[in-house]
Amino acid sequence: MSTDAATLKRPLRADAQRNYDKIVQVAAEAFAEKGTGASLDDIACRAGVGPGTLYRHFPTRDALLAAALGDALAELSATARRLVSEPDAGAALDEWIVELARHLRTYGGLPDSIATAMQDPSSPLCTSCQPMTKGTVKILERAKEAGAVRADVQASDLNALIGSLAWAAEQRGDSDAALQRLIRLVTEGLR
Amino acid sequence: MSTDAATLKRPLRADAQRNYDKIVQVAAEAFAEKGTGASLDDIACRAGVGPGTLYRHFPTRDALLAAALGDALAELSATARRLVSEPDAGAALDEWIVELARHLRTYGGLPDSIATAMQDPSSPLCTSCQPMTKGTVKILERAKEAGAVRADVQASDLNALIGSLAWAAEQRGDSDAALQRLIRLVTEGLR
DNA sequence: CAATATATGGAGATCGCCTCCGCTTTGTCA
DNA sequence: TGACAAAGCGGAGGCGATCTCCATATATTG
Repeated sequence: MSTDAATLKRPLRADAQRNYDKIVQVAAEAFAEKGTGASLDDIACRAGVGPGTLYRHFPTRDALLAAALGDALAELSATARRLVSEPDAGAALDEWIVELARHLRTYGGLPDSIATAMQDPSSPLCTSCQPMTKGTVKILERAKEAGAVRADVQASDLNALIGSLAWAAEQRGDSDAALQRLIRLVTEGLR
Repeated sequence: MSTDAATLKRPLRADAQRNYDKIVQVAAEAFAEKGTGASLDDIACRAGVGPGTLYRHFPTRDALLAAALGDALAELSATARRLVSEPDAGAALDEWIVELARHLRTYGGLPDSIATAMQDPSSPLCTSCQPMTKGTVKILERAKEAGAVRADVQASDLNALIGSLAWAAEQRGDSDAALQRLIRLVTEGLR
């Protein structure tokens, strides 16, 4: 995670960078503990800054969320890269679905936050999720070519489906195992 | 809708009954317009009563939601009753799934509200939804007997699945047609 | 060691939830 | 009909969250 704010534009002032990093770190903890709805004022407080500082660095909750997810998203991108080279395209898709659903449980409320952000291309969270959605497109495409999946399945539908399963699992307080059962139900169909 | 408050316990005083009915009516409008998260104080105001009055009649948002849904739920129960007598058990299940998903879109945020309520048996909304969940159990059972559905599909999973599809459709601002495409994807399976 | 651009923080406006309690209305019974 | 008790009312106000504004403080640069 950390210090990617310096990458674009003029670098932040040293103290500003310190605050930025601290906020992201604290936010990650808070989201993990309280879900994506955690109080932003509280995060600011715990990071030792005023609300104004937090809101200047992260004008919206989604911006902060995207920053806090940095690590997890990078990890997911790596998985996607690995899976597009996996010999068995069908198995790759299965693994991708499970992995994606699991990552959507990083924070409580994450499926909701992401689904909402997806509707708004200007949301930084939407931008951060590009690798994810792109990953689905590629992996699904390969699975279709291999005949492991019906040709009329759309990537956007699949993404929505995975998100909704993660959402359902969270609502029910499901274990990972229960989530996987739900996934299997969908991939294999009801009949 | 209306006047079912008088059915149990000593009847409400005339003015109280009037307020009760007015609140439910206004609430239904507000939920339809703003989703299940509509401001309760605002509903009270629009109904011409103070917040205290609203909260005495409906101690929780879910209680009000359950009352506002009265009509829709009755309608759904009727559908369930019809479908358990439908000759083609498989077709009955398909119709039930579509109907249930459609009803979950009555108000924005309804899948969320109901999924949460389901976790809490003491919630009036949970109680109101009994006919719905029971309906799924019966209709699914028949479909299994007819061999139209795999025997290892659980009613609780199916209900969760339907809710999650309705949720996804709402998030994406889907049309009814798009929702049905998503449903077909699940019932038929990905391969 | 200025001078200047940059960044800070926290007070406070706004909004939604929900409670408490003094006052009003209704139903009842003589 | 009149008056008393029970039932019901409403709205002021506490709480906690979001987000803004700007006087003040701090880093950087020459």
